[in-house]
Amino acid sequence: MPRKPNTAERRSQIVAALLAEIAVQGYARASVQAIARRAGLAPGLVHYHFRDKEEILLELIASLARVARAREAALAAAATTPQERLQAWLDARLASGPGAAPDAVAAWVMIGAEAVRQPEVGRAYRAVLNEELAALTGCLQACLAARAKATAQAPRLAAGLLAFMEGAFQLSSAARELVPEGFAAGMAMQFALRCIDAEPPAGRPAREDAV
Amino acid sequence: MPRKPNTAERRSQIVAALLAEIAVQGYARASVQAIARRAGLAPGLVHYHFRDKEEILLELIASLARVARAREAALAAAATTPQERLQAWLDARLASGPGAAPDAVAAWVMIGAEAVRQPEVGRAYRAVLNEELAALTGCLQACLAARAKATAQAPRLAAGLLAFMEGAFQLSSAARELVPEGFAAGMAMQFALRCIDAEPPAGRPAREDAV
Amino acid sequence: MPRKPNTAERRSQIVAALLAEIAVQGYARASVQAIARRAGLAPGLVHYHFRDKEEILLELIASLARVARAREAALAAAATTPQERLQAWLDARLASGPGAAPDAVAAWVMIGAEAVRQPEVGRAYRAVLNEELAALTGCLQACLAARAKATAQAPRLAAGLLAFMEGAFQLSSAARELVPEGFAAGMAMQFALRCIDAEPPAGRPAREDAV
Amino acid sequence: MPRKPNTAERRSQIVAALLAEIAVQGYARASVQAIARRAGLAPGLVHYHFRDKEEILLELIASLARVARAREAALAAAATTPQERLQAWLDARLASGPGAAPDAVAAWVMIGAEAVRQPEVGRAYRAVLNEELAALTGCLQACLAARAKATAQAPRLAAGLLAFMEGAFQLSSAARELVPEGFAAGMAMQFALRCIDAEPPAGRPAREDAV
DNA sequence: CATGAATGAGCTTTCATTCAT
DNA sequence: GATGAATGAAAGCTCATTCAT
Repeated sequence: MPRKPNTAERRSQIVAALLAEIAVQGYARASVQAIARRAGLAPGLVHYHFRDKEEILLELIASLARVARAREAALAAAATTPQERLQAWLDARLASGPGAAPDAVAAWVMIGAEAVRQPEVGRAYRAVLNEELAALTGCLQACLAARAKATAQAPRLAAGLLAFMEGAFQLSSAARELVPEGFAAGMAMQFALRCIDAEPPAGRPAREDAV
Repeated sequence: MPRKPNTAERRSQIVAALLAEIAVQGYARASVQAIARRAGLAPGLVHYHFRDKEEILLELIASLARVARAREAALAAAATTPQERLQAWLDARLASGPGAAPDAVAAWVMIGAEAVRQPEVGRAYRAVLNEELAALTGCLQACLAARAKATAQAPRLAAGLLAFMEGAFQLSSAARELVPEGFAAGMAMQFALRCIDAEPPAGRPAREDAV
Repeated sequence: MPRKPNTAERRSQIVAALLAEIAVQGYARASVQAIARRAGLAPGLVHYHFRDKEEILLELIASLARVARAREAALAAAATTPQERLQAWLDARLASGPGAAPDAVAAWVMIGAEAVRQPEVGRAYRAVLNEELAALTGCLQACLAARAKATAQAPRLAAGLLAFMEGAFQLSSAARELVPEGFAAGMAMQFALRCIDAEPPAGRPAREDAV
Repeated sequence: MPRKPNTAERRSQIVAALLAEIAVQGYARASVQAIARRAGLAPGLVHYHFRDKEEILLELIASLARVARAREAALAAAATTPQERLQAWLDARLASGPGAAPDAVAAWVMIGAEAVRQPEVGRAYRAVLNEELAALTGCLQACLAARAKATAQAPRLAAGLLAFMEGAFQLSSAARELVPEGFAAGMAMQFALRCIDAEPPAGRPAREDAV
């Protein structure tokens, strides 16, 4: 008389609990007991559904990436121009307002720190960032192309925006009062447009740009 | 015939050991024992010179801020124009090459994560960032003024560059291979110059800028 | 098929072990390790069942109070007159012979010392003494009333007997050979009866008694 | 060039500091460092003047006994009758008002607890109590003799009063609000007088007293 | 005599993980 | 699937005592 499996549900409960714990405690101090308590489960159950604590973290990383992509997809639905698509991409990650998830942002900051230490976590973290980078590069290339500009600098600019994004997460988690409320999305767009506009037309080398 | 105090020396030994440990382990896992071992001291001695682990961290934060300012002072010595001064400020934090301290960068990332959790650490972290912000704003205002541009956007731009800086630290610690080697200082300068050049002349409102 | 909870049993095991340790070591030196060892448990288990050491102590205080009341109930079962009830009350606490628990007495002395230091312990300690005082006052009032004497002095006399009781515990723990073997119960009764007999009949003021 | 020895002064400084610490912390938690700090001395100096912590405690015990005897001597100076001398003895230990030293009382309670544990402390503690008992017995015998009563019960009564005294110390340290303010000296005298008055004249056996 | 750094054992507490039920 | 007790290895911190100066 097999009961119907609920592993998927349990796993996401646990991942959500880790998200909440990690956002305020950091990973090292997010104890399995606390995760279980927050998820409303018995402690032992956590290790039934996950091999160890790291595995929960890895799933959380994947989950956060999925959420960001989903928010972007929603925002991008109405976009028609490359610039609108870029805007959607940035807003999905950086805009305040509905859909913003401060806990997720704080958790991501903690994950970034943990990525330095745990090789497996580092791999997962970089895999996510790599996809972000690729997508962002694509957006930027489209914008540049739409303006008949050279696209060679797109990867570099994407890396710059990614760094800005990570730093904005950091500041919004740990130093919210130091930066203007909700400035991140606008600032990112500003950086992007300024650099795009300054790019020379396609076909010509971009020598003087090597700042 | 009292033994002569050596607390200052011991304290900096211990702070240096915490820096090294935190860079690879994070704060929570940088055990006092490991710190002592790395500093070549008996475990108990750490708590003779510091009330608790947090106090070491607070001193480390202050110490890192001092180091950054010192590096900047050295670089800024030869600067004559506002733009060179800005360059010195950014290079002191972001340039690779001599004076770059990957351990310090990684430690700072860990501190940023810890700042979310420990209120006292958060305060110290924000105090440092606040000073950075003020100094950077000053550099930007000088650059804008030198070009006869409105300076109103300087604080916002400074916040943007600070976020980029923090994010660049993060990426260089946890995802070095995703970003071009040593691109951070150049990218920051590019963001800054593009935005500065795009500012309208002083005296005219900057309406269309509210990106 | 959950394992059935045994917390109640474990907790009383641990409390009993603390009683034994505290009686010879005092609270500060009754280490959790030693408690666990004496209870035959793994060290970590103590903190699974109790938040911290203080919580064990608080439960021990409650437990000792329960034991005293139980012994008294047994002795008072056969009592018919108020004086016999008083005797039962005093014997339950002070008599040597069967039911006497030197360890509990020594533990209570240590608890009294600890009550000076730990506010929460002080509260629990005073709560128990307060109940003792109320019960004893009741016994004394009944005795006085049975002899048609004024009962106004009952609270004061009860406080005096309570002090004697605490002191007798102290001496029997730390200076047994200085006091006659098993004299405490008799001495307390003697104090009580002498004072009761000396009280003036009810209805008349007891002025000359204000010693 | 020998400096003039100040050992005696230093020792009493240290003893006084232990008194203050022990009164609020208990002996086990009165750290040598804290004692030194309170005495305004360097930590190492404590072990120059005392072999170890226990030795300080032993001297404190002796010191407290001396203080009690000194206060008694002052009060007894004006006493002419045995009863006045008894009063002086009890007041010296139990009266509130000038000369009362709550810290000393609390310290004595802590010492009583420690006496259970440390054999050497126990010996010193009992030695003091033994002298107290002898002196008190003497007072009581004198009172009884002055009234032409049998003195055989004096030791027993003295033990009872001593127990009351120790218990009054305990209550005044840990449960001050449970007992009437400043009732101890009066209560002790009341116990004493009631029992003295109830004693039969000398020369006749005291059978009915075997309560 | 005096200083204060140094030592290392021992303390309470936390926690990932295991496992009997 | 689920429970919650159990384990034992750390962790941070305290402290009596020693000792070079």
